Amino acid sequence: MLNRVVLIGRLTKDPELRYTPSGVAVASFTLAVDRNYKNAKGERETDFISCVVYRQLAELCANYLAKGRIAAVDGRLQIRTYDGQDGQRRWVTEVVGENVRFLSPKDGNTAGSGAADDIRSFAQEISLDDDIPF
Amino acid sequence: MLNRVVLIGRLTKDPELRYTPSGVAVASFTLAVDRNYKNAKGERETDFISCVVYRQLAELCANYLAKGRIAAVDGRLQIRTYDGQDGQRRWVTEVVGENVRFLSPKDGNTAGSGAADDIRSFAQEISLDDDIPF
Amino acid sequence: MLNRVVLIGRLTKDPELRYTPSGVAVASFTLAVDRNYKNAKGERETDFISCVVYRQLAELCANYLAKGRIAAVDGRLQIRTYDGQDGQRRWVTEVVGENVRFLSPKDGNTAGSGAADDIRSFAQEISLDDDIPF
Amino acid sequence: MLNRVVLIGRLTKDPELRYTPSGVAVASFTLAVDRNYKNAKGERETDFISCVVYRQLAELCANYLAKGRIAAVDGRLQIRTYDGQDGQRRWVTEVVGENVRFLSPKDGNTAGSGAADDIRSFAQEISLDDDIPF
DNA sequence: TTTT
DNA sequence: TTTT
Repeated sequence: MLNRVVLIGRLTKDPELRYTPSGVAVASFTLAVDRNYKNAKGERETDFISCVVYRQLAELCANYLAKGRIAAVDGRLQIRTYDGQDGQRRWVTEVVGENVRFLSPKDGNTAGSGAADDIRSFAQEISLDDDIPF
Repeated sequence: MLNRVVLIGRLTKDPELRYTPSGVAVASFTLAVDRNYKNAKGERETDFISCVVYRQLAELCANYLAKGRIAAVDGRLQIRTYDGQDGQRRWVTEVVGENVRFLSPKDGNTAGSGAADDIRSFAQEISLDDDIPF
Repeated sequence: MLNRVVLIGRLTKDPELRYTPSGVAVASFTLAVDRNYKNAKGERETDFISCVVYRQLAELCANYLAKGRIAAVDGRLQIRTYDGQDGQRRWVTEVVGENVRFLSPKDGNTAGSGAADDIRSFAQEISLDDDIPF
Repeated sequence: MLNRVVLIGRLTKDPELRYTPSGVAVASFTLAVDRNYKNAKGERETDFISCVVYRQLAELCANYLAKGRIAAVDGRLQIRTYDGQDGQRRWVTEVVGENVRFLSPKDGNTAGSGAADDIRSFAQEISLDDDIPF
């Protein structure tokens, strides 16, 4: 009835881009999201959260996101079901991103990147709902 | 780094209350959350999302929530790891509730309930941060 | 860049429905949202938050919401500017609702309502994105 | 009853830090948050949203945030009332931040900043709930 | 200007 | 009263 998720984290790998049989672009990636408290051993744990985006947003993510970059994902939680190789039905929870913000400088994960360039591209925005005056 | 979830849905069963070895109350339940769009067949699907709450909030949920009731859960996404009976490591995603609102009349899931009573208890609030002037 | 708000509260009045010169429906209402902590005097204060919705959602809200009903609003914060009667520019902050859930039984604010009817209409859903398989 | 806001934007000025009579630190700042759609003239408008944080978080924000930096604020909407210089009561809406993430490199708003240093400090986290194993 |  |  209402289902809203907002995450900020770092990509664990480059996004994977594929297409459905009907031609819809689908990008998937995992965000490493540090917890904001420490566990009993004084360590800060991290949740690795699966995200998936569709259509134009998928292609933008495939182009602009990469391993180590920081992204904000605004979307909803969804459960997908599949049958394991052992014939057992299993469930996957993933965040379907409806808006994604790129929060890393272009070469943020690379040593020796050019700072000026970084700054210009910083926090570049993408969105599917451009040009829809509301 | 930032991890926020808000859900409104209906409990699929009564909450299960248990205690950790160190005595912390833990309540778990599943919310049925209808998607707000229809699939290719014109049907509205539902996500069944696992939620868990701790401490005093766990006990309040165990007391006030029940199968069929509507609740709003505000919290964060967390991944828990466990070893399956086949020796395989598996992952469970659940929403750790930090605030829960009870949105059903007391007997909302029962036919023939008393409306007056319903109305009085409607949308009763619970929260762990009571009495903490901010 | 990212702007998300989720509220659950009670309408302080019936929604007001009007139309822009170009014919777009606009409904506005105020939600009374209790804080989840008590102030220094042990009282729970309430925030009165202005909400506005457009188009079909405006008409649905005008039809289904009313003073005293509970609603969940998912949307974004927006600042509107206007010139006061004293010639001073002023700012209004409001929540632009993108999804609204009706969380009150149909006659939830009326004594002697019919419980059965309530239950059927309970938590009725509206949304603009119906029929848009994603 | 439920009140959640998440924003990502850019500080319009350095935060202002002050203390209440009882000694509680209070930092306030405005976030410039671009809308993710264009208006009728094809321009992307910006909302300027007031934020306020308390206690230790206030001091951290005063130290680590500055004009032009990007921050994510997770909190709740609150209405504050005050009497204008003309004797009229007025209302201010602000976001009370409960978690803040610093999303800018240390010298992200300055030309010629050192990229290596930036990268190390990138997306530094602060939070009030550190060391509270949950 | 507020709701239960 | 606004940021890039």
